[in-house]
Amino acid sequence: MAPYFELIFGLPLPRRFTYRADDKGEAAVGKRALVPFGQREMTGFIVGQGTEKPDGLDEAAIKAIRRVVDTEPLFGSGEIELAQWIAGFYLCSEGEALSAMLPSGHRTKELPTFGVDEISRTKLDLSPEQDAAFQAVIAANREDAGKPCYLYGITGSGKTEVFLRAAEFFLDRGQGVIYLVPEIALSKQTAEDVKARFGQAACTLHSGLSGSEKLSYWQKIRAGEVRVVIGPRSAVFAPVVNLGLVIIDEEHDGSYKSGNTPRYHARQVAMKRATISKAVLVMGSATPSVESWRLMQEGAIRKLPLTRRLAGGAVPHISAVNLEGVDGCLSPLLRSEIAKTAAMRRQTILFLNRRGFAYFYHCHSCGYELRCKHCSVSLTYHKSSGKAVCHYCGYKTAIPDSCPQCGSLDAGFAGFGTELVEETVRRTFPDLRVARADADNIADIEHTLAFFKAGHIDILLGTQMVAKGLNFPGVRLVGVILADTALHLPDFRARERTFSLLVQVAGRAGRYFPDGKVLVQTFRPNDSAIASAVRLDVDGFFDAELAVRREQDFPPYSRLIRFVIRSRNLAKAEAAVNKLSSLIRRILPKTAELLGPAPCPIELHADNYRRQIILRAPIMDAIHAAAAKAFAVFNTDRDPKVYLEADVDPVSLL
DNA sequence: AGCACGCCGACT
DNA sequence: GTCGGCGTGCTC
Repeated sequence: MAPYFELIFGLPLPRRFTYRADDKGEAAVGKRALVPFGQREMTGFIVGQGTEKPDGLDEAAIKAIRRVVDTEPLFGSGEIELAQWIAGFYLCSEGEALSAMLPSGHRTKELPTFGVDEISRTKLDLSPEQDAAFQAVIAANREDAGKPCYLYGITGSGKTEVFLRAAEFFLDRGQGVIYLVPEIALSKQTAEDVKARFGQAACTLHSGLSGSEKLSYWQKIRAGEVRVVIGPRSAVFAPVVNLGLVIIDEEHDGSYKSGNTPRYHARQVAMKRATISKAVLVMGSATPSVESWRLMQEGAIRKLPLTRRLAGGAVPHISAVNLEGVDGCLSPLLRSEIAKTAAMRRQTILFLNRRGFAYFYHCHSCGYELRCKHCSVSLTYHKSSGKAVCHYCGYKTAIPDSCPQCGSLDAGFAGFGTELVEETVRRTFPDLRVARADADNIADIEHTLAFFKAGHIDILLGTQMVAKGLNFPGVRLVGVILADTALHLPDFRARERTFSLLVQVAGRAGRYFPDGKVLVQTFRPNDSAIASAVRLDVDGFFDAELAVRREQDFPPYSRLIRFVIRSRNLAKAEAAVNKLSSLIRRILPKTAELLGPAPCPIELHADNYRRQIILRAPIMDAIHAAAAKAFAVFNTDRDPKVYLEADVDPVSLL
């Protein structure tokens, strides 16, 4: 039994700490241990052991492990190596990486379950297209070693069945499978259905499980008792034995990117794990991310198209409604369609986007919109300075008192609020039963949806969360109140997200109500995201979007690292961001550029002032080393009330 | 990240 | 005179 153990903690400390063995001799690499740490007790991870006392450390200064938490190791050398890779790539401490990987103690609130697609519990015959995709996936580790596969196909084209067959194939060979699904209530149900197919060999690591439940699954997975793991992004860390296949369903989904430190992307981690284990990676979506689309074009990802709808559901009639000149949030067309739908005793779903601060400068006469000359994003109204500001580069301009294009005075910052929409709908249709389902009333969302399904509600006002769970046969009309809300966000992925959401809505709509109608209200019917979505023209959208990305030098034509500085003290935040900026400037290679410093689009968050710097280069190597250096230097002597967060490959720049 | 120590302002 | 602000440093 080794006398010394190396521990790390879930803290931003870039060091390991040495402890003496516990008196019971239970300590071992891979277990957690309770140890005295400074003035308090902390649970740390045992990541190493040794017989020699590390030099430069006083024997008297070494404390003993108080108590070992786990009877069996939770992680092994593979997990430690992965944690080191994550720490290095995503710029956090090893301990922060490891604690993100392991099942957490705290439980999250139970998510509502929606009624859902009828996922096949029985094996279906594969269509020739599906069979070709299946064959390609199972051959992927023999032929194109290391090259991921992509099932690109519309909703209803049978991706899930191909995933399940592939999982079954690897399972039969004695290998393990990780099946990633988006972090939405709908996925939980899907996951349960997938579990039904594999029984005891599978488990679902959904967010409703308590810490101890997760822990017990975790040990079963490590022991090889459970070989198929279904779950959201953190399931990519499941210690599956002899990993053969990683599936990423709905690959484009934003929830695969973590919102806290370490801000890892499950797709990136999945690629790393697949490489290490020589496992096959297969993804799928009807609306791939722009990155994946590009990789498919280049041939770095194998595109496996699924073009046919199996059940033959019809594509709904989908059209855009120009809001220019429309008074209020319901266009006459939408209004009359709602009335017509109600007269047919059918139901309507209205989608709202709930971005409170989506205020953009817009001319009601000609449609002009104030944008940054350098970044091609909407400028955001800045209350404090009374200016319009670009949150990428810091460009500022005075707010015009009339439209710069046509001179009209009917121009200014505007946006639709949720309350306005609800009020308008109720006032316009006093006889119809209206209900709202969104994050605010998550508690009774299940009841609301059940009530709606049973036909007791005529108009359901919902957010994106309902968009993905659309399966109400009584619905005839789907109205998107304002499709361009996201387009006004100062974010280069806004078009991508808008397109993807609209296509998903249309795809679902067609699946469940073939005589359905989708009306998309917009100020920008000609924007590529909207126009392509209305035509369901995926290729057209990506062509246009890639052209813009290339022009603006954004991913996939560049890689980004974002630093966010926050402090309750504005002056400190500014001083710190300037210091960081000059530090980086000194070491940044010529091929890279530094954007900012600028205020974050969400400038004030929980009383913290936020400032950002974005590093950009054609390849990650050109910015990563400088970022890592700057991050380390900054953390060695920083003002304690100033916080620095790194985001490698950010998906949102808010 | 916490937590203690340490040195300057308004308060029972 | 003390309570308490937050700047500084440290955690095997």
